[in-house]
Amino acid sequence: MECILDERLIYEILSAVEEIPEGCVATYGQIAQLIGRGKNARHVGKVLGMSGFYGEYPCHRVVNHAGRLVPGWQEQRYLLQQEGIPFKDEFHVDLKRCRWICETNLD
DNA sequence: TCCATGACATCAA
DNA sequence: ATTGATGCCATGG
Repeated sequence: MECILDERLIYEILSAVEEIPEGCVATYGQIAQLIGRGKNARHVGKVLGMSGFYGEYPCHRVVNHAGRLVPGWQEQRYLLQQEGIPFKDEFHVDLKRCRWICETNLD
C-alpha cells in the first residue's frame, strides 16, 4: 500500500473524527485545527475519503464550512437524520445548532 | 522544479 | 445562492 499521507497525519485526523459525538457535526477546518493543522483542511477530506480502509469512523459527521454534505454521498443525509441532525435543506445541515463544540478547539 | 488535483476555507462581487 | 480568486499543503506525474 503506497502511503497516501503521513501516517501521523492520518492518525490524528481519524482520532479527531472519532471524537465527534453523536448528534453533532464538525467541519473540515475544525478537524484540521483540532490536530494543530488549521491549514490542512483539504487533507482531512482526503483521508476521510479512504477512512473505510483504516476502519470505521463517523465520517458522515464531517461537512464543509457551509454545512453542505459530501457531494455524491447520498447515504450521509440518511445517517445524519438518524442522529437527529437538523437540516436547512436537502444538502445542508444547520451548523448553528449542531456544530460540535470541543474544548480543545476553544482553547 | 513545475503543474494538476482535492469530501476545503475565506473573501469579494 | 453562485462564481471567481487566493491561500494552503501533500501527493503524483
